[in-house]
Parts: sequence; C-alpha cells; structure tokens
Amino acid sequence: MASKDINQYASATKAINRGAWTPEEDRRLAECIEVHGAKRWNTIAIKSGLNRCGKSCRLRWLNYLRPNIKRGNISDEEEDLILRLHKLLGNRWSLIAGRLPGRTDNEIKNYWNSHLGKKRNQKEKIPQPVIAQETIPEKTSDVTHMKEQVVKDFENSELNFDFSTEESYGLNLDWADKFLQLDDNSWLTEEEKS
DNA sequence: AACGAAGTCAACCGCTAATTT
DNA sequence: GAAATTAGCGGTTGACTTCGT
Repeated sequence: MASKDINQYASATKAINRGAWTPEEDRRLAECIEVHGAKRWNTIAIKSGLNRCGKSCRLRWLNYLRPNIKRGNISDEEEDLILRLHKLLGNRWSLIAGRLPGRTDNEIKNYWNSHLGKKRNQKEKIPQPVIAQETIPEKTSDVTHMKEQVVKDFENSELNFDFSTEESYGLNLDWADKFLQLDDNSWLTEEEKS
C-alpha cells in the first residue's frame, strides 16, 4: 500500500483515534518521542500504542508538545512582524512562523485568519498616501523581479536570522522595513491589482 | 434564559517535495 | 534512476465558545 493511502486506510478503520488529544495520549506520545526521537512518525504512531496515524502524531508534537512552544498572547511586536512578513511573503506560514520563536505555522495561520486578515482588509479600504514617484519602479516586470529576489533572499537567509534577543529582533524589523518601504501597490503586478 | 450568528482554533485532508531504499 | 516512504505545507473543516438579540 502506498503511504499516501495509509491515512485513507486508517480513516476507514475503526481502530484509529481521531479528534482531540487527551492528556494521556499526549503523555504517551511525548514519552515515545523521548525514546525514539521526533522522526519516522508512522513508527512512533505504532510504538506509542496510540491508535493515531503518524501524521496526527507529528502535528500534535510540532504544534503543542515540543519544548519552547509559546501559546496565545501574541504581542504587538509579534503582530506587527506577522503583518510585515505576510505583506512580503504572502501565505507562507511556515516561513513566517520561522521568524517568530516558539510560534507555529498553524497558530500564525489561525491568528491571521481570525484577527489580522480582517484588520488588514479594513485598513486597505482607507486610501493610502501617494508614495513619491521616484520610489516606484516603472515597469511591472522590474517590480516582479525585485519582489522575487527579496523573497529569495529572505528564504536563503533563514539560517542566519536569530530572533532570540530583542536586539536582533529590532534589527530584523529594520531589515524588513527596508524592503517594505516599497511595499505599496507598486509591488503588485497588474494581475494582482485587479 | 434561549437561541442563532459569529468567532476561534485544534485537527484533518490533499498535495508536493525531499529522502531513503 | 525509479519507486516507495516520509516530511512538510497550506487550505479547510468542525467542535466549541462567545456574543448579540
């Protein structure tokens, strides 16, 4: 059976647990990961004795059980950073989460969908001041190229960023600011504007 | 107090990319 | 190099909670 079908098979069998995790399941999963490491999730699913699929175990660990997870209370600084990064990267949640220590892609995505998306939509209805003409690239192709390059640089820089201190956090915001100064409609292609 | 609407968020699904055999 | 397996991503769903009437 192809692994792709395993979850479908699992879904079809009554033995597989689904839905919310219990504290007991969490404990058993954490114990199993301590012994076998956070990899080969199908093996962990079997070894733990939990009637869960590997995919479910992985998600539970990454989003809730692994150490140093921050939950709730997204600060103003974090919110601001999410907004800026989303403007730059779009719905690249894992990339955005990678810049927010202790936050998961799922949490960022949920936060965006329930808080920031709406907030931004409201904001966008307010007319924005016109940016000085010289900062706006003339050709759409130039803008597209620049945009692609910035995202590329951002992805490549991933390992070099350190948000563990307030100092570096501020520096990184400056870095984002530098690029986002151009982030008005001039960033958008004609297709995206419509 | 009761009920429906809206909001929130944990978990699942389908798919692709990366890695292993 | 091909096939199988595993990891990871973003979109979506659905259960639960909160809010407004």
